[in-house]
Amino acid sequence: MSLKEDKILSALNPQQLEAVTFGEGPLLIIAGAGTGKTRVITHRISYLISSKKAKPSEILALTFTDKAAEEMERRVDSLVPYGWVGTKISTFHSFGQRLIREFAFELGINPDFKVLSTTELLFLLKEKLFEFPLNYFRPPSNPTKYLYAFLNLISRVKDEDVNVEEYLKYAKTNLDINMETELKEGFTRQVEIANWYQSYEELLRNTGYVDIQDLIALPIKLFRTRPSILKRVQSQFKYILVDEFQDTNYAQFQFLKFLAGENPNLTVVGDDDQSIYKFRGACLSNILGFKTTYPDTHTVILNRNYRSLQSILDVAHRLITFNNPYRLETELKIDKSIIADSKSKRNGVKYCQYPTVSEEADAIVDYIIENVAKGYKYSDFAILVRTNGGAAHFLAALNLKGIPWLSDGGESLYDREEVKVLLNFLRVISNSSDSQALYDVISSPAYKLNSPDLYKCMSFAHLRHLSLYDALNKELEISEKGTVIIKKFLNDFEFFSKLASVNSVSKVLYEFLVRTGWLNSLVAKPSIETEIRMKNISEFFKLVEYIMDVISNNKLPFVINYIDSLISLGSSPPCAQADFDAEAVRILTVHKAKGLEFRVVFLPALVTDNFPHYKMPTLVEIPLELIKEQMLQLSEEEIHLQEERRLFYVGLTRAKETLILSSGVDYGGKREKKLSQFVMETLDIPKAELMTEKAETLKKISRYKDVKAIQLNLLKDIQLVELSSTGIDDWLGCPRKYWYLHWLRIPTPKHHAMIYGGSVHKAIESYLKYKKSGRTLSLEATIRVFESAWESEGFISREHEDERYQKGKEVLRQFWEQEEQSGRSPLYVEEEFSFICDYVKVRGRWDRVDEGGIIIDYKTGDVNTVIKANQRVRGSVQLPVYALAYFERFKNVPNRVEFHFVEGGVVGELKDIPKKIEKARETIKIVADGIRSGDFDMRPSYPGVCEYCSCKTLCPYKK
DNA sequence: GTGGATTCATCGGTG
DNA sequence: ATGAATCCAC
Repeated sequence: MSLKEDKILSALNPQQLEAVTFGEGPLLIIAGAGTGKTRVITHRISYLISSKKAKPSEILALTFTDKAAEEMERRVDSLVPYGWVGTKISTFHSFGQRLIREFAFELGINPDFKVLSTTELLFLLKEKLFEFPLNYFRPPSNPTKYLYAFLNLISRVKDEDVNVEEYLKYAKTNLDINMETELKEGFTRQVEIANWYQSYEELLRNTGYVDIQDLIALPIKLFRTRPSILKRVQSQFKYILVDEFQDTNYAQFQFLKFLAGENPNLTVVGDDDQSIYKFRGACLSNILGFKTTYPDTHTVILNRNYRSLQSILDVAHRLITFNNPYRLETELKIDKSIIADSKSKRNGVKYCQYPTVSEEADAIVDYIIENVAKGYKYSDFAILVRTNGGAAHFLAALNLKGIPWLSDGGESLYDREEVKVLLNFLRVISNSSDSQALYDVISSPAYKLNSPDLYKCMSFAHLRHLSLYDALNKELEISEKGTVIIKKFLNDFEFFSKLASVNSVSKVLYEFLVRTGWLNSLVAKPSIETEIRMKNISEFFKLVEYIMDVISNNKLPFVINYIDSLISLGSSPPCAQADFDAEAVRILTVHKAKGLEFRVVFLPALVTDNFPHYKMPTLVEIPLELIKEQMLQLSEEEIHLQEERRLFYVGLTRAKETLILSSGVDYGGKREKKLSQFVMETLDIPKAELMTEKAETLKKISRYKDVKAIQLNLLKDIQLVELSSTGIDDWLGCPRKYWYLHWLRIPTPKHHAMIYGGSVHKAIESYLKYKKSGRTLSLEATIRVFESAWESEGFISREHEDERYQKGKEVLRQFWEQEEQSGRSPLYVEEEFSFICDYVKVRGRWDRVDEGGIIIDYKTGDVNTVIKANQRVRGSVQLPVYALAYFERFKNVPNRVEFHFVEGGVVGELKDIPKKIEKARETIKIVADGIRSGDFDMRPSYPGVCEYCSCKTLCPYKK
């Protein structure tokens, strides 16, 4: 054995040695958690080179991430002698990209092709949206609704190695004229998708673009159609090695099979129990069935673990066996239990249950403090959460005790406070009447105008119908300090406006940071926090540079417009993180923790629906028939549960010395949480035992919401609150929104749905007012009202505006004719009401009230079935309030309370009116109490409202 | 018991 | 917006 080989082989255990020195043929290395997977690959590469079994250039090693490829290359470099470089260690995608470039001509692709990111694709699709043959997937009220879902679908479809022809065939052969309606609709939509897929592919090919999945799909196509090229590529590589094989998708394995050819020296390394990426196409049967594909596969099991205590490995193994028989261990009848290198018999696993999350979080923090005192470092601890959102409780607890932490919350750059201020600064310079943006800038750390002064400015602006900018230019009665700030701002504004007219955006941004003194204040007190802020600011600068380049324009209005359209398409570039070796407690998702290890790992919030987590439906699901992997006999629910269990397994096996599982009962929701089944599986606790224990605990818990109720009662005698009917809706939608719109009264930007709805509304109102007084407004005149109310703002494109404009007129025509025939006349049109209920004055307006107690509210928006209409009624707060208002004014219960959806021509009716009136009173009380107690928290009523919220440019919401 | 209405709570992220 | 758990009226 040479010296070099000695270095490569000496430090290996017998199984690792076997894997590293294995000769020719397919090799499956099953590498359990912490068994030295990367080590085996890098040493095998080095071994193949130094033993002259292959030249460096004849070895191909594939990974998933750039980071993994880099790391691997670094380690190989340190093992093999100088001058032996040339091994291709790359990601699947970069290797595919190289192949496409090499054979661009044969593929009929421009060799200068560009790989588009999701954001760039969205932008392209939006531009061409009205050129696609779309119907269902381009709803006029929200034409871009399905764009993102479509791209996700296409990406999944390509992962499954399904090309346009196959998709078209699938959709068309399944569509049968004689099907029952529902089924037929489904397949009609599939045909629509297939056609869209086809147009999409044509668009990419015509423009010389390629999407990320194409980096695999195109080489596959090349191999299929050009056997001679396939041969050439195959002959280049004597050995192929694949890392994290359990994460490969169907197409990637096809690709590999082509590369490996007839005599495959294919080494795959992976752990079926750590496959956690099904949602992005990972195909578990690739690894489970590897031996079926290559029957003469040699299998090596790495089961010596250098990371964790045996006690931790044991519980992890117990948990994962609940996935049997869908595991390699049962599939190949092998033993995958892992043996710790450490001889310690210490029990490193603990489970604690707490009444509330805050107690759970406090206990974790206390544990950390205690052990740091004993010599642990902050960076020895990791809190692994199932969801990014779940981190908040623990961050708060750490903050309270001043413990430094690091979290990679998957936040978007645009969500970051410091970036928002820069964005809003650009917006306000580009358009001074953008009061939302101005509000954000002047209240930001760059100017620090305080809230009372701000409120006065907003009220003043509102009273005189001025934009905030115009209001600032008037004499305002505010604090002296405030006056100085405003003066400075106005000066700066003028300066920056001039600067922006001649200079590039990045120059203007830089000047903003300097002139306001914000930059200085950031660098003055270095901390992890300010470091991250600075990094994000510089990320944003990079982004701006990139955009100026893309649109070949460096002037502010163009750049900010482009950024705004990217944001509206859901673009979310990642934000910066602190250095990973920083001395701080880690909080990260289990997904992100894969491959990492910590001395102490906390797995909190182990309750049903969090871990295992709900299965979330996507807007457009990939048809099951197109998924090549068929997990026999398993229902979707079981497949999902098994994936969650593997994820849990990954979490458990991150711990070296101590693993602390915990759960609470009260997570702030209305329902009590049930203990996760995974805890019972891990700890081998019978279900019944834990259930009774839990019941005992529950009795002792005083729910905090009762405490809150008492506090609110004390506040009851305070001043009369005035509430508009939309205010009630807005507060319930999100208290923060109420604060912006009804308290600060910041005007909202115009949205196309508002212009459309508002214009239709105005026309209906005019018509009804005539009718009320016994006259008829002609159809032409009604439509003229619509036309003059119309504004060309906020539409996606010219085609979109046109579509809406025509649709509005058509809807009015329908409405007009129906009304003319009905003979019913309104008693009131746009009638204002107000009443007092429980110290609250509620104001509002009925669209229409007819004789006999009939309240009608007109709605635009695509509701076209009675079922949907009634759903909307049930979800509304508006109609119960209208009914209550009627009751208060006329002292009797209205007969009918309805939403009229003019577009679909359907009516939704409020049922059980007396009961709903009572509920309206309760609702009003809740809202009023909330407002009185100053509750303007950011609390969206359901996820996704923020996407459509009119305050999103202002609000520090997270996605 | 059963079915409809109501209520509650809604993910993960590479190239 | 949507699915699952729970409630409620028969």
